[in-house]
Amino acid sequence: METSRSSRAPRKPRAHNTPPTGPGMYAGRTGTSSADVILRGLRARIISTELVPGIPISEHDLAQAYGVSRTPVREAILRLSDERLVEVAPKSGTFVGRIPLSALPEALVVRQALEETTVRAAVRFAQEDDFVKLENLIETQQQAVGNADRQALHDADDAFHEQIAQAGGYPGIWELITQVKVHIDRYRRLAQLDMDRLGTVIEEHRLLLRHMRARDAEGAVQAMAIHLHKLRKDMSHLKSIKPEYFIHDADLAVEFTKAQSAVKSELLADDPT
Amino acid sequence: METSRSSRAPRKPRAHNTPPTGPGMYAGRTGTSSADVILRGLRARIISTELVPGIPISEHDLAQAYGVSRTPVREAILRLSDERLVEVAPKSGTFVGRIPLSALPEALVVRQALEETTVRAAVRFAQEDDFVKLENLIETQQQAVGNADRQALHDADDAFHEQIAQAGGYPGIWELITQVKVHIDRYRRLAQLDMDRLGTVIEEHRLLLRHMRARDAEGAVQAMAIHLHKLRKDMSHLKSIKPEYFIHDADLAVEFTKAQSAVKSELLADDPT
DNA sequence: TCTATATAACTTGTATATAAGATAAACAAG
DNA sequence: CTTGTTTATCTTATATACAAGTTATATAGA
Repeated sequence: METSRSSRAPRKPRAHNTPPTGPGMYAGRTGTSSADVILRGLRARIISTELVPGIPISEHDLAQAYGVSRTPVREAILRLSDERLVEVAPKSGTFVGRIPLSALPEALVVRQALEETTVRAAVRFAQEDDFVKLENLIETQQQAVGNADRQALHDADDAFHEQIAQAGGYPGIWELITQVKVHIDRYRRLAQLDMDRLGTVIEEHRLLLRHMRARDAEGAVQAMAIHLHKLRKDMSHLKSIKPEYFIHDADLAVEFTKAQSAVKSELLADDPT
Repeated sequence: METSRSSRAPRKPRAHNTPPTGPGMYAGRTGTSSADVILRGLRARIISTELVPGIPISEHDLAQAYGVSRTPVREAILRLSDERLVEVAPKSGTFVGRIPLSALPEALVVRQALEETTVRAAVRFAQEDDFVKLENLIETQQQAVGNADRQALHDADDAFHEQIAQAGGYPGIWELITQVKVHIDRYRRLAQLDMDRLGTVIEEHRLLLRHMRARDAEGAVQAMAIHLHKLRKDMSHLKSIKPEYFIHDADLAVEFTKAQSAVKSELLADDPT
């Protein structure tokens, strides 16, 4: 009589042809690995400008800080470099990504094009509860201004635009917009706009919501255009905070000037002020 | 007298406060590392559907195939998972990303919004040499249809749209579009549209170019809308190639139906056929 | 004092080893 | 035949070790 172990017949190697996940279930990033946690943490610290553009960061130090090895830290950093939130100099060092100046005008144009789309859809499909949520967000913004709480205002502003995309049935478009506007947000934070300027966005939101409620697509689109145009003006008249925070990649220089003029003529044209 | 080595005083640790790169020079991915090469290679093979959605890939096998260790392979795979081109099941396996059905309608809407923007800019800013390039690309497309060369036609089609973005001064927007339309392209390749249907795009391009030359913004925008609307129709009437190629994430299901109806009413409205 | 140069110490890139979890084949019981 | 359980072997996740390149600094010489 042999042991159960030795009596076992030799096993065929397993195939693992299994489909990735069960039906209807999304497989992507589960978000529980060290690398994912570090990725989110670093991204947040960079976007909030707690980590200022251009400062060196080292995989080793981060690993020690997070209490892990270099491997997951490195994985997070590589993924951040795809978003241009960090710059990796091959055998030299890694740095918090500088703001790519040439990408800013295009980001604004993209945002405007996409938000025009979401607003138009929202005018068609928004339900009463969508309007209520938007009203509540405006209320939240009002309080944030009262408390001079920049962070809260910024968050509520984002939530307002996101809710419009949701109401229109295009939540994925908002995701894309957040991706595109990352560097714009960093710029604005560094610029530290004064509070009462920031407060005026609330009136713009109110106007926008009024048009949406009235199912006035063109009016809503124009209100959105004005709203985003102000953002543009903020950015243009706030010159050079610190030059070392920015990078001006050469191959996009042509685009920069062309887009700049495009922006100018296009938006000053329908500027109602 | 001591040796030059031992006579050296103890050295202060270096600071490395250097700014990332020289002025005006972009630091990002140099593209020479193994990980970068593998990233590009894998992405190309997935987009070309040489690697079909859902099949398992293993870091070990890929490492062996590329003649490197698992580390750079893994780095490439993680970055691809951000684009949803691969799906990683945490301790189980890695698979070529299935096409996220729920993202397709939104991708089409985004593309339309962005290309409307680039076309409008191109009508304003395009120079004669831009028009010449566009004409040449149409010629290339004509030849590709003659040779029944799907790949060549697809490439020339992309180049045509990219050139419009270039002419408008927004090359970055085309980059964003390529990012967004990845899964659309995969779907179309799998669908294997018939060649004479593909040939009709050329007439649409000709019409578009004619409007651009005439500096007729609204006409050009409408021509682009028609052009992209046909793409949409291709996608909608080609039902279910193989169900295992697709994934339908649950949390986006609401958006899917809403967007679907939005698309339908919006585009059939100004459909000129 | 200034400039050129060598070099140690710092960086990231890659390879390998180990840990930990998931899965399908084999087996047992009904 | 069906169902539940075990377990070898597969997978990815992380840690560690090493290789290759870069840069600030100390030193030597003008």
